[in-house]
This record gives sequence, C-alpha cells and structure tokens, in this order.
Amino acid sequence: MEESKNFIHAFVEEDVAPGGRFFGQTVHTRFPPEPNGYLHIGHCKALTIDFGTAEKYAGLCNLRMDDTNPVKEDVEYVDAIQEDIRWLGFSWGDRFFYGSDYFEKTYELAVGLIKRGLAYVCQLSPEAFREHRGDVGVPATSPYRDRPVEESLALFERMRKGEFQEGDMTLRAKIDLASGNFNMRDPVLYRIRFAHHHRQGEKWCVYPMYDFAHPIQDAMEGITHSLCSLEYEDHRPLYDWVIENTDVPSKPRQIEFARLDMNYTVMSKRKLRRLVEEEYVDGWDDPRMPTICGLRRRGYTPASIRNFCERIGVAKTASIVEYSFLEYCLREDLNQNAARAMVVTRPVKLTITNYPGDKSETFYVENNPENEEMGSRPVTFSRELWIEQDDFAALPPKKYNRLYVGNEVRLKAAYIVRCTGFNTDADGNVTEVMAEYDPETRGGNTPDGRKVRGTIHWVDVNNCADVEVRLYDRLFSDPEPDSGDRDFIECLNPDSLKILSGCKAEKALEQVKPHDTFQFLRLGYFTVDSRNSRPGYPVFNRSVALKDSYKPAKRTG
RNA sequence: UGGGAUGUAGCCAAGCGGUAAGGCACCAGACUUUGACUCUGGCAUUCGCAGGUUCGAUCCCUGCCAUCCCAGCCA
Repeated sequence: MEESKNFIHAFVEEDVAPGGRFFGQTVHTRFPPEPNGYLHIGHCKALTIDFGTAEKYAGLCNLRMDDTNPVKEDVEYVDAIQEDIRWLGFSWGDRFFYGSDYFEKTYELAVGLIKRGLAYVCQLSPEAFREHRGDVGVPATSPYRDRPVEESLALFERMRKGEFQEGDMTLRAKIDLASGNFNMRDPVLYRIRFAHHHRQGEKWCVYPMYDFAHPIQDAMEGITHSLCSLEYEDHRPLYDWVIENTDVPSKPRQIEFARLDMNYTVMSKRKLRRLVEEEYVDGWDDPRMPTICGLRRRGYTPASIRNFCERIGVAKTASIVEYSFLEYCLREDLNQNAARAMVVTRPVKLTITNYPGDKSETFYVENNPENEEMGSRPVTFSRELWIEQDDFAALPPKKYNRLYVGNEVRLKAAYIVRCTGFNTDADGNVTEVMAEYDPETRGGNTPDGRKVRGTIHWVDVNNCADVEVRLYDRLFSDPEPDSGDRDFIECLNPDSLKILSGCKAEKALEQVKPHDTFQFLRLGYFTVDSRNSRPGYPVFNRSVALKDSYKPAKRTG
C-alpha cells in the first residue's frame, strides 16, 4: 500500500540508512502519557505518529507511563489510558512500562553526574531560585554551583533519606548559567517531594524531573526515535546533554511535531479536568468531551478517529484543524458500516385516511443501502404513523419537497402518499397531518414512472420503541451563528429519570444500548439543528465555561 | 531588545531549482426509495513581504514582517 511520507519518516529513513546513526537497528518508538488525566483526540494524533512510525518501518512502539511526579498521577488514569489505547486498536505487545520503574537507575546516573562534577546540590529556596534565575541577557547565579563533589554527594544521599524538607534543595545539572535557552541554565534534575507515588508508595522522596528522567527512560528501553510535541524543541539540547553525559545504553533521537489543535474544542488536560471537576460535564466520558472515551460514548468509531489522525498529516506548523474534518471521517466510516434505522425525534402524527384502521403490513428495509450483506429488517406500516415535524410544512418554503397540502412524498420503503390536510391546536401548532396513500406504489415504487422528489422517514404508531434521548449542545459553540452548529443525540438508559425528550423509534432501535449514540451520520432527517431545538434541553452554560477556556479559532482578514 | 520554531487557498497539507499534488469546506450540475451517499465541473497566474543569485526560485542567499513556544522544584 502506498503511504505518504512525512518529515519524521524522512528523518527515520536517513537514520536507518547505511551510515545513519541507527543503521542496522530496529526502529523503536514510545508513547509516554503522564497518567494524570484521560486521553483525548490530541493524544490519538501522537499515538498514530508513535505507533504508525514504528509500524511503517517494521519496528516497535512501547507504552510507558511517564509517572515522575507523584502529586499529579493516579492509577485510575493508568487503567483508563490502556483501555482507550486498546479501543483505538493500537497494540504495545508486552512492552508496557512505567517511568518510575527506572527510579533506581535514574538515581544512580544522577550520582554519576555529581561524581564527574556535572551536577550539584543547590540550596536555593524556590523563591530564591526564581530571584537568581537571571533574565534575558542576564545570567543566572547559584552560590552552590562550586560546591565540592563530596559535599553534593553526601547531601544528595541525605535528600534521598528524607533528611530535608520539600523545597530545601534540589539537584541541578551544571551546564550554562548564561545560556539564552533557560532550560540549560543549570536545570533542576531532582526535587524533594514527600508524596505517595501510585506505584512506588513511600519509597522515594526525591523525584527526577521530566527533563532528566525522560531521556534516560528512552535510552533504557532502546528507543531510537523519541517523538514529542513542539514545545519540547527547547528541551532537546538538554535531552541530548543527558544522553551524552550519563552512562546510558543507547542514544535516542528526539524529533518534535506540532500537536493537534481543533476549533471549537479545548485540548488542554488542565481545562478538561476543570470541566469534569467543576461538573460542567458528567465526567471524562461526557459525550461533549474531546476525550477518547467521550468520543466513544458519542458514537465515534476507532477507525474514524484513527483515520482522521492519519489524514491531518504531520508537520511542524502550529495548525488548527477544523472539526468538520473529524465529522467527515466519521460519516465516511458510518456511511459504509453503520446499520440504518428510521427515527423520529420530534413526532407529529400522520394519518393515512384511506388506509383501513385494522390493517397492517410489513416491509423489509435494507440496513445499509450500500452494503447488502448487512441484511434487512422488518418494519410494520399502519394507518397512523409518526413523522418528523420538519417533514411537514403548513406554508412550504421554496424548493421544499416534503409534505405540504397537495404534495406527494414517499414514505421510505412503504408508499407514496399525498397530503390532504392537517389539524392544529389553539396555538396553531400542527397536531396531525392527513394524507392518502396510493396502493399502486407499494414498497415505495412508482410503476407509472412518476417522479417523487421527497422521501421521508416514519414509524408505526402502534409498533415502535420509545427511546429516551438527550440532546446535547456542543460544548464549545461556533462563533458564527450561521455555520450549522449541530447537536447530537444520546440514548439514555430507559430506566433513567432524566427524561428530556420522548422520541419514537423503529423496533430495531430496541437494541440500542444505554449511551449508544445511535446517530451522528448527517443523514438528512437525523440531523438536528440547535437553532431549532426546543427550550429545556440541557444546554451547556457557555458563558461560565468559556470564560477562560475558550480559544476562538484564528481568523484572518 | 535573549533563545527555539513556523509562515503554500477558508482549514489541513504535498512540493527539496524546471514553471503550484491531494483532502476538508464551499459553489454549480447530474443521479438518488435518506434534501444523505455517489458522480461531474469550479475553487492559489501564485507560495508572509522586499531585494539578490540563476536561462529559470515556493524551493538557494540577504533583509524585513507576522505568529507560536520558553524564565515550574509540571510534563
């Protein structure tokens, strides 16, 4: 299969070619999430790149929990992360690791650095540290920089033993206090943290910083290409410094790419966590969340998400991908693989006045018009049906070709009917629509060859499932009111007390499981437009949530 | 005013000195038992700007402009 090549692939090929730094070696990548939150679609991009690059070159990709900061991490996330990755379909084989498993080795390497005069224990307090950090053009300083090796060694050992308080001291690399790159101004390698670690328990009270731990973890696992996002470009010199100056078994190469950003959504874990903790949403898997589990609950398929991530490409340009592209990828997949069902979300009764009240017949409707293997389902038809309110118009607008008095329309798979009238209540709301069917058009066919422009969905009043649904507004709405902000529908547990809207659905939908999103395909009648939605739906309070978490899409001009 | 990056259509994105791929979105038309799908056509005389080198520059050089990231004992 012809695959496209991105700039990372070009680097990898150069590295494994004769004379390259990894010639003869197996390409080995890793996906290193910090277990401090749930994975979101941005992580899927990284996953696609990490696992995809390895796969493309017949290599391997490890899964590693980057758990070097005990105060932020939790086992709950470790499990959820694995579940989401599995669901997406990526497989790490038996190569599942924890960064914390290398703590002992990392500590040893730090000691080695001290012995060679490349690290020292600094006793600047956090406040003092900030005051000494210098500025643009002004070098940082540390009165402890030239502390004798023996002294640092002893102090570092005592740090580990828990003889000091948090903030009392740190282990710093001795690099360049005047560097324009602040990451090189003698960065902190170890800090004291008296916290319970989700795996190490109370074993440690000194924890390595990401910048020190990560290159070591990569090297320990024999990673060849350490792929990460753009904000780590500034850290690469430090990454390389650690690799060069510690006794590690391999020399991985860090390559950075632009992380995923999408309009109308927030990708910041911190902000997503706020939405969960402050209960703006039901949880990490709320269907409005861009998390993998949220998308799953919302009805997205693994294939659609992965396909999306593959198609957006990999580059170093900070870009904002349009949400419509993700929706396209879902539609593409669903269109091919999803079973169709007729659903009426805002019912109005349609009475076929010339159809006997005691008669009923069964039609078989294909489950997927483009895929016969998916079979068909029986649907009963009788005198009284539910149709969508939008499919009838008392005053039809131009080019409207569904039901209005005098017009013919096809009831999908059943009959052609002609609208003969309608009733309204005291407020003028349409309560019932009347029509007459043409017995010659059984199955929706037109033996006389006449054209019928409109085809609508319907369900049998006497034989349909009530499905309770909940309409969601988008979490982050479109700043342009006319661009078609769409809701989506979630099927609630039938026992749920949260009945927000009744709907009439065909029998087939009885198989819908709680929280299945049974539609998202933009298939005409299945689409609900928020501008027309009735009041009372759980509309997310934008003004509160968006205050500091909404980043409008960039616009030019 | 320091360091690191990036600028190709509304949005992604190929292109690597030989005269601007592809996808999304959008528009027009055909088809259609979902106004969906599918199909056809349209959509950058121009690659942030200005110079320079060259027979020839989106690709090379110089300068400028714009945007993003960096001063956690976070990752």
